[in-house]
Amino acid sequence: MPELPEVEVTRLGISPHLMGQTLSAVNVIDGRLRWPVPNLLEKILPGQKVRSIERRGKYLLLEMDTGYLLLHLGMTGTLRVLPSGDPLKVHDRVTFDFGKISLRLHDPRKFGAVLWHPKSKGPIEHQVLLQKLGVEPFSEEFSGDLGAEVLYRHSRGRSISVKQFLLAGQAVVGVGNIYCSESLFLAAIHPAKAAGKLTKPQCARLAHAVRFILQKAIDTGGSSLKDFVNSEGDPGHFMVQSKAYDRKDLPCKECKTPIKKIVQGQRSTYFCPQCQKR
DNA sequence: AGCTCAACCTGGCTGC
DNA sequence: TGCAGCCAGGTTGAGC
Repeated sequence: MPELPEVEVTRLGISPHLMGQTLSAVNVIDGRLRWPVPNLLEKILPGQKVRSIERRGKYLLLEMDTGYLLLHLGMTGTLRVLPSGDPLKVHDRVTFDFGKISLRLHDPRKFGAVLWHPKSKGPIEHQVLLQKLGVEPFSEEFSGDLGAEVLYRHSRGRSISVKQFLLAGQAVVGVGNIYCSESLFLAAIHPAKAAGKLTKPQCARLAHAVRFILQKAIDTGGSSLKDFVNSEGDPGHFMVQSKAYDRKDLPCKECKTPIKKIVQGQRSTYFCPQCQKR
């Protein structure tokens, strides 16, 4: 999926089209996503305006008049703004019509989600799925030395690998499998090192690397992700050249040592055994 | 509480 | 060419 940068690029892409617009119709084509898409959306949403479009971790939050739409893209989801008459494609799951334009969730693997949080249930921060999330990588709380402190504090006593620790998003959100390998490479930390044994300097390098890698991916408007298309339907520009991810047996760009691939928590990790020490 | 792992689902690629 | 097997961006929930 889309990791945080792809979700943010999607947010930036759809916002100018949708802000302040009134929903005219919702069509749940196939609501069997991660969780069933609530049927009531088709009834209660028409007539409601888009008040704001925010992001929390990899969730997009569309504030409507009476509640929030939570959208998650899962592994293969994309959101696009199209003319409302545009023919549906295979794997289009939900459409949100705003008069002449339509927001479409396309998601082949159906790991995405469309949920509803009514304002009567309190602020969106109370939504269970958002409560477990770590801090935002670009927030004040994670800026400068604070980022290092967040990583250090959360990792104390943890025996899992730093790769899995970072991916879990309990400390800082948004780092998916690809950018996790990239961040650890940049920070020169071995992915199998126990999180609890990270030193303060390592936490500082990692916090910086996470911010740097995610920001660079956002700036280049997309990503290195294979199937990613932004809200206009354009693929990412592949401007972010990966230094580790998917480079098994290829020479490290720093030291020429062959990149290694290992499996951690059922996910592939790529790293340079020479540059990344425990 | 923390850790591991199966599960959700579809398509694309590899290798026989 | 056909087909079986494996792999893929995420995240929850069960079981220990």
